Amino acid sequence: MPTIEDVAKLAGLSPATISRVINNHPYVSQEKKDIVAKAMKELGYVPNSNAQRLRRQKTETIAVLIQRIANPFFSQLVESMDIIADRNNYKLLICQTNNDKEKELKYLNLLKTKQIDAVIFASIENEWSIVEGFLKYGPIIFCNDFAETAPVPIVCLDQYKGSYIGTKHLIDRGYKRLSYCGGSKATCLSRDRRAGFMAAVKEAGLNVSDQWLFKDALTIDDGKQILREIASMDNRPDAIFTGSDEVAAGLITEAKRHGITVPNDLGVLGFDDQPIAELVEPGITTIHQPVRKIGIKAMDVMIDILVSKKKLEHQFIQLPFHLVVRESTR
Amino acid sequence: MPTIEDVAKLAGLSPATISRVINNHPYVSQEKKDIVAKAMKELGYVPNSNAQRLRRQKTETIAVLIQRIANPFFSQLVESMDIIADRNNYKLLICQTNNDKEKELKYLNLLKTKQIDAVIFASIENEWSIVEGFLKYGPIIFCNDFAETAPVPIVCLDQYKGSYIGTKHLIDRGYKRLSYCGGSKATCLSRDRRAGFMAAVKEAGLNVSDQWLFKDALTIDDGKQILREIASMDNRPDAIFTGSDEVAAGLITEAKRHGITVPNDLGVLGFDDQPIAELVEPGITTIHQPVRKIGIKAMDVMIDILVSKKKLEHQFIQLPFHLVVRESTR
DNA sequence: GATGGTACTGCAATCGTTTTCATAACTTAT
DNA sequence: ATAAGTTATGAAAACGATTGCAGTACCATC
Repeated sequence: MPTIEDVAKLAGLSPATISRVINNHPYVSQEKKDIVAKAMKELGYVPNSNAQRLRRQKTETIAVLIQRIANPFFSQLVESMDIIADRNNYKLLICQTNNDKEKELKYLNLLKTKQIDAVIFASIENEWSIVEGFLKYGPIIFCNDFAETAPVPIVCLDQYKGSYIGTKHLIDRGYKRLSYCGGSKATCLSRDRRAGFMAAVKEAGLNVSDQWLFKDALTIDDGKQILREIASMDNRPDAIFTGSDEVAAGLITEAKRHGITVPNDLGVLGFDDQPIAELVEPGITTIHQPVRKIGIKAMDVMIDILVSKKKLEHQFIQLPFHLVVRESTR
Repeated sequence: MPTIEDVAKLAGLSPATISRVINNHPYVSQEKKDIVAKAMKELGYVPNSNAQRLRRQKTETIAVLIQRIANPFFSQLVESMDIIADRNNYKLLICQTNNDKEKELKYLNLLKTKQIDAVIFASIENEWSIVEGFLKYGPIIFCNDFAETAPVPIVCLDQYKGSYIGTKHLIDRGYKRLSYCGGSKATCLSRDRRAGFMAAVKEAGLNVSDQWLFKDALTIDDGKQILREIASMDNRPDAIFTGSDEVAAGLITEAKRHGITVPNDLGVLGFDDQPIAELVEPGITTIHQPVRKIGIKAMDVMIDILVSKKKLEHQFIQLPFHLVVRESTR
């Protein structure tokens, strides 16, 4: 591979001038620019990025931390982020933590070792107190899930309101014995979502049996499993709030096998409004999250921080939800 | 950030020795190893990856070229690849070409600029004759879609056989007027798939109207659109072979609106066996692709090439298909 | 006691850029 | 005619690691 030195020799100039041409520095005569361009072309020269990175102390790469890329919520989020990143000549490094704290730390270390310029958390495993220390190596922001006390921008949805609206819908439709499926851990996201549910329930003066509260519900199979548990109860709920359309789809599919009809015997509320929501039968009533918008917004914020070297500051950027009514609620 | 120089000073040794400790070179006394370890810890030293990359001419990063990450086939593929890559301390750079030749070339250029060590094509846009030139900058392999003449390993499925089996199934169930939805371009994958379909059709002595051949069918919406076209035909097909479960799901959903019953009025065959296939109603009869296995195998092959510095050679590694019968075919 | 091998360490060159500083030519203002 | 810009270029010092070569010390062998 030819180096800048080779180009310099062929062009009869110094490496410094070549570099100036590459980085279109002012103060290079048109004449030399042409000579250099010709020499570069002749040799098929391309600058070595690692040398540039070492010298410039920048990688033009942003890491996005997610649980798993095969989760459609994350894959859509990442897709939209990538579009914005690419447009600004940044590369995206997708980091799957798989709910593993150690892996998350391993990825955060890329910031220390200068392999990435910044980190976007779309899901978080470790406590903020642990992550905090990495702030001095580069900007960190949150998107979707977050750590509340972090002094950084947080692009998210008003989860409390979202689940409040959804729960309210169930109540308005006359369901009285509400069940709840929550996400994996004690994250801010699941906490807010649960609080919204509880607020609506309390407001309506309903009782929720502890038996009806499920945790760690994430996948289609989790949904099926939960339905089986419900089917075996003496005292069944008449509606269920789920944390994702996948869980809702699993519930609905399994309900058919157990002769439980949706929405009459059991109302089902999804979350996200994934494509799947309108394909299953009955279609899933769900809370629409503007996934792509979140991704775009978060990346916009990050790019802005990187190019204008803004200081990070605590800031909530909330995007709106809305309810999509289909047939899984009566 | 402390450098190797700082560690050397604190430890009272030369940078060379520190480097040897980092790379656990033989011939470093245990005594010095301990001193160095202590000094590194005290300073919170981590080697700068860009300096290492420049010096070693390696990045420990592999690019995977796909169309879009939000396509569940690709997101599953990437997820399994990432697991293997991570296990071998390689990072994965996910490159979405979005069916854009220029973008693909832009990503290939990362090989030239030394930002990646190798490329795995999971979908390909440009002609092999164009891609070929990049081989001298690093290993390239194919997985899923491929260029037949490329002198490199190709991890794929016997698409011809897969679609032959599927089409045969439709014929065995008594469908006689078969329709076909193909992928986007003139890739080897779509060519083989179509050939398999045609072979089965010809073997059964059936006729296929040109009207029944659809192209560029990839998404749920494409499926819906195709159904609408079919609904408006005087001479409707009685079964349809699709290139993906998404298209099949779109067809099925839209069929309900048009009063066309699946599987009786129209048999529908999917491809991939995505989770969605068992959620829609009726469940989709489909060709199961071992997506994760393909990802794992392809990454195994690539890692092997990188660590044992094997020469690339033309090689087909084919994984098996099987048919999953559900309710969308009678 | 000369020779050769092994274990350990450091010097300095190298990877391929960018950028500061110095220099010089040419304008323009005084 | 001199001072003070402006434009254009190159030499050389970074950036932060790795590694070939050389040197020293120690031990074993003939």
